Amino acid sequence: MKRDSRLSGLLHVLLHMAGREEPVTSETLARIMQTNPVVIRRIMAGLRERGHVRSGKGHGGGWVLACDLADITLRDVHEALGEPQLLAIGHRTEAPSCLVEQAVNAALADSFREAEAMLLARLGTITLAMLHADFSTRLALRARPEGSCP
Amino acid sequence: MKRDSRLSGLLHVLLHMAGREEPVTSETLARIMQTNPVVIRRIMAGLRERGHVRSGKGHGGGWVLACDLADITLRDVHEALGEPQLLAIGHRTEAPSCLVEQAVNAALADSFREAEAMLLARLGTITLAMLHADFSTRLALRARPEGSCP
DNA sequence: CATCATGTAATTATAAAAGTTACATGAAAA
DNA sequence: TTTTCATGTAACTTTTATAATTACATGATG
Repeated sequence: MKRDSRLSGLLHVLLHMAGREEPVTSETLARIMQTNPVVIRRIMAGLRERGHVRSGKGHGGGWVLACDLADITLRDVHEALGEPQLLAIGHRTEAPSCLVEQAVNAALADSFREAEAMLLARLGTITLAMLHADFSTRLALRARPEGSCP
Repeated sequence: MKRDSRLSGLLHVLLHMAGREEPVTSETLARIMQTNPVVIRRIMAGLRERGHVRSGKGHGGGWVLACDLADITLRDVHEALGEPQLLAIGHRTEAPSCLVEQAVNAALADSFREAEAMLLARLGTITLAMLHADFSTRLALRARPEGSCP
């Protein structure tokens, strides 16, 4: 199965937008992400509808963050993408007439629901501000590798 | 993304084999599963290597369970399938040079690892015997719907 | 009003599972 | 021992999802 990497990509874009006052064009973001501007517009659409980002047309247009990084969780971003499937495995048939298959589906559904709920809850606790802090830490570590003096 | 339903399908097949002494052919199992015999052989291969089932060629050949249903967990079956991806979402790049993307990947990886571990642990607690019991319960309920007298 | 940037529909490329075909291997029956 | 049956696999096709691309409409700015 092909894994959906839109969440990862969208987070990447959002962090690159952080701190910038001027709008960033889809063209620029696409270069950072090594993809196509249309892909950027597509994955940003949900965030715009939810008011997390704003977009402007024409000269000086582009994308800007519309709220604080601390106010967006990874779950928000996931929802903005239309809440795509989190689990890669599923049932063969949605409403099987076979009782054996019904039992299998019921058992799997319970576990999968639990795992999804747990993952969603976890995503809800991580804000973009936390990711940004993590990024800053990495930047400091790279600039001043372990063992070196401040 | 297309969801992997091999686990569900394999469990279905195994439960249909339960209790049968004589070998069941891939042909028969494929009819039950409404699929192709080759698909059956493919998903059963891992279980055979691990000794959970045996297969025989020629006349009177086919598949038989090689152990008690209580001794196979859903996790065993998942492993027999080659431990396919459980999560449908992943990273864009495996080893990104961009520090921002590294931070994103690290944050996601933590949560995903946790969710996967939790799901695997859960699968490890469910045996085929439990699924079989669930099936039997459903059978009894269908034969004697709620409200009817024993 | 020309240019720039988004908005979106339509099309093509890509990747993984599922399904199919073809044939080799080996066991049991005739 | 030869025929038949069933597995074991490799190779190929189909299916279905995301991702990438193309094309063009919309609207803002200089």
